[in-house]
Formats: sequence, C-alpha cells, structure tokens
Amino acid sequence: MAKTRGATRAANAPALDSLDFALDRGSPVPLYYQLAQQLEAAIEHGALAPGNLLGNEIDLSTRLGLSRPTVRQAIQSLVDKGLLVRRRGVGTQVVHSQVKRPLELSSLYDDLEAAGQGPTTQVVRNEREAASADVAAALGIAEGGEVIALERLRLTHGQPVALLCNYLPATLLDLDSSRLEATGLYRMMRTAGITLHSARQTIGARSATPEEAARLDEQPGAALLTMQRTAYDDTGRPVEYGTHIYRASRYAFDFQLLVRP
Amino acid sequence: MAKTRGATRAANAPALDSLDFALDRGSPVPLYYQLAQQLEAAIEHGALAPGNLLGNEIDLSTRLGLSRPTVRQAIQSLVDKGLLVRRRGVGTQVVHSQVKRPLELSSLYDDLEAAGQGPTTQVVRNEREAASADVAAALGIAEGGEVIALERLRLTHGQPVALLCNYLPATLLDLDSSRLEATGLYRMMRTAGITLHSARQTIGARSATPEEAARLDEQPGAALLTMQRTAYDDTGRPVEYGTHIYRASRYAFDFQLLVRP
DNA sequence: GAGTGGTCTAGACCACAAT
DNA sequence: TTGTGGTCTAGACCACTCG
Repeated sequence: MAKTRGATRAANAPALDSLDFALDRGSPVPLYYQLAQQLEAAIEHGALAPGNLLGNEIDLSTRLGLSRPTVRQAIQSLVDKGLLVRRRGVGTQVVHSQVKRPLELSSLYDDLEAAGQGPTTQVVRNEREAASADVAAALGIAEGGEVIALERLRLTHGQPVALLCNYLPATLLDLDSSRLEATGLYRMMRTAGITLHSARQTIGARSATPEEAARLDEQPGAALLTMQRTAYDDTGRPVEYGTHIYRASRYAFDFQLLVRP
Repeated sequence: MAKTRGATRAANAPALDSLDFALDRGSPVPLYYQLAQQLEAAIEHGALAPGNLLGNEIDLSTRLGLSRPTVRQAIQSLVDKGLLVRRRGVGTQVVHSQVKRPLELSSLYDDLEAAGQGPTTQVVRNEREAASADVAAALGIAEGGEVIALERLRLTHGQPVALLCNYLPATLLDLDSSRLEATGLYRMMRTAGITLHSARQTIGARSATPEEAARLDEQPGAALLTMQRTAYDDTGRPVEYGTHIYRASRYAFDFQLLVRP
C-alpha cells in the first residue's frame, strides 16, 4: 500500500521544477521551438520520465518568462509528435512509452532523408524516354511526353536488397548518376528547390519472375515486397513516380502511426 | 496570352469573398473548428479550387468577426491535413491536389474505424491462454501470463482475404465472438473506453506454408503479405499485438503520407 | 515599399476532472 | 470547490516575398 502510494506520487510529481531551460531571445529560432527541443531532449534523456506531469501551463510560463500561448505552442508540438498527452482537468504528462523513438515513417524516410546513406546504390539506368501510359497518368503528363527513367539497385553489405524504378518529369532537374549514387534522389530534389509535400503509396507482394530473381540474387518464385509511390510537391504537382521491389528475405517496412484524436 | 492572364488571375483571386460562413457562437463546437469544417467543405465541394488564394488572415478575421489567432488556428488545422499550403510573403492557397481525399492511413484504418464493415469476419478462435515469449514481450507482461488469443478469417465476396491473429491482455475487456464479428475489434475496444494513441507496424512478405495456403485458398508457396502490429493506448500501455497474413493476390496496403515541414 | 505569414504578449472566460 | 487544459481576444513586431 505504502509502496503503491509512493510509486503514484513519484509518477505524478512535476519533475520539471528542477530543470532549467535556456531560452535565447536573441536567437532567430523561435522561443516555442527552443522550449520544445529542450523538453524533447529532457524526455529522451530521461530527465522527464514516462508518466511525469509537466506542471500547469500558467506556472510554467511565468517561470520561463513566456506567455502562456507560447508555452502551449511548444507543448502542442510535442503532443503532435506523440511524446506528450494532455488531459483536461488533469495535466500534461509524458507518454508512458514502450516506443523509444517515433522512428518517423521509415519506408518514405529511408528513401527520402537518408537515401543512399548506409546502403549503397548502383545506378543501372539513367536516361530520357517517352512516357508509357501508366507513367504518364501518374505524373499527369501526356502519353509519350519525355520523362527521366531511372533504375537503381540498392545493396547492403554487398548484397542486393531492392530494385528501384523511378520516373520524373524531364523538365524537373538534371540527374547526374554519380551524384545520384552519392547523394540520393530525394536529397537532390530538395537541393534543387523541390519541397515534397505528400506521397501516395501502395505496398503489396508477389512472386519473383526469373529475371527479377536473377538480379536480386533470389530463387525464382521467391516472395517479393512491392511498392508503388507517387510523390507531390507543395503545389500538388507530381514530381516522382516509382515502382520498387524488395527482397522479402532482407527487407520489411517498419513504421509507427499516431492516431489523431 | 489573354487566356493565360485570365487563368492566372482566376487562380490567384481570393475566391473567398463571395463565400459566407455561418459561425454559431452559442454552439459548443469551437469557432476555429466550425471555420475549419466550412473551409474544408468549400474545398471538397469545389467552391475553393486548387491554387486559389485564401486572402490574408487579417481581412478574413475582421470579415468573420474573429480574432486573427482563431482564424490562424482554423487554417493551421487544414494545413496539417494537407489541404492548404502557406507561403510567407505570398499567402495561403488550396493545394493543387491530384489527391482527392487524404484517404487517411488505410492499413490501420481498415482495422480501426471501419473494422468489419464491408468485409465479413469469422471468429475462428477466441480463448484465454498463457502468453508465449514473443507475445509477452510485445504486451509487456510476464511470460505465461494470461492473454486473450484471437484468430479471425476475413473475407470479401465470400473469398478469404486475410488471417488475423491477435493477442490482448486478459484484463482489458471481454470479447464476445458474435459482437466481434459484427462490430470489429477496434470499435469494441473504443466503446470499452480504450483510446488508441499509437501503433508500431512491420510489413513484410513471405511464401505461404501448405497450411496457410489451404486456409486462404491459395497455392503453397504463393506470395503473402505479412503485418505485425503492436498498438498502445494514450498511457503508453500495450493493448494489442497482432500477426496478420494477407493474400497478396487480393490485398495491398494503400495510404498517403504527409511530409512534415 | 507594401503585403504576407510567423511569432509573441497579457490578459479573459469556459468545460471538465478530481477532491 | 479547485485546478487543469481549451478557447478566444486585440493588439504588436518581425522576416520574408514580390513588384
């Protein structure tokens, strides 16, 4: 009984009192963002344990010398990330997380932020061609219009993992194969000023054809993971269409979902 | 030339001027939410076409009799949904959407909001048993502790589509098989007061064993899609662990991703 | 230079949960 | 009843984009 009470008290005590946050008003980085980062660091680092209450927003704001809306904005951003939970009449507490790090959305992020990082990539094909019907439909251009056709083989530890076929509007940017292998497709698009906004994905499976099996070092008929994706920039214009196949024996999509309230 | 100018003007003109929004201050639903819903309806309905500017926030707030932060909150919620894009120094415009409806996150949503709706479900097994090592680890309980073991066959048009194995902490709720077939697992959890917060998923593929093939009406060795998922409630407690297999010939995961700025 | 969104303040009242 | 987050107001200054 005493043990239970003790545990409850420890879990509910505002552990924030002793933490000091360094806010730099001269910095160009917004105050709410500075606070959010330091809160996140405190959670990651364990200074704020799961179940800990954050203390009410009014006190927090006066103690930090910020207005309440600013503090709320910081907290809200962490709620959106899934690190905090708010309960009306109760308080804000750190999510009792089994889940260490939100992991982001791997399937997209692998090929999006960290493309070509750990794994290596061989550009098998990089040339302009006339768009087939399905490619034209996906990219919203006329059938037969010029597109960049890209074919890459991705390897980890010297073993093939995936075969990636991508199509881009020909006018979008220039793709140098050597830079592509070093930098990754999405990073090149980003530095070309293209900001990704959304993507539509379909993940399925099928058996490998003999040709696919040969290229991926699998047996014919082996199970493959397939992914098709169309990515859009922030104006809604399609900027990439891709058909990927993965060796199921060496790859799986792994991600975390947040349920919007 | 004249045509081009006309099109440009039409795309950039604040088409919001003629729209009237009905805000009910007596309603318990927040003003920012009322506004967000009506903006979303106007977009869906076509009154606000892709590329249309929304008009600046100050004018909008005075015209609606709201404060600017309230209007901003409404707009921000639609930006988060991917329907609007803001550009500093330019304005807020409707996303030029190839993508009609955000589609939500299907793989989870199929089994989450609309579970057991279109498709039918047969409960093959529903009993309590001792947790195996992997189930215990996923649910964060002791090995050998009691769990509810669930096995369901999902069909569409009379054809099997998926075989779903789920495990839940035994203390969580009671699962009546007939209600399970009619209502769906996630809806039953929701009505039992369990609010889902996050889930971790792994999607892969492999070849069907003879037993699996027989149960799913496939050939042995056929490609199957596999999914493992652990779901957590808003306190971070694991509430469900599942291992699902899908006939790749009849099912694929299909969803849309938003890239956070 | 003019117009836009991005940030920030200092208050206020309300709905809900716990005691 | 008390304390919490949820909502809302009416201003302000800044950074950025564009003509």
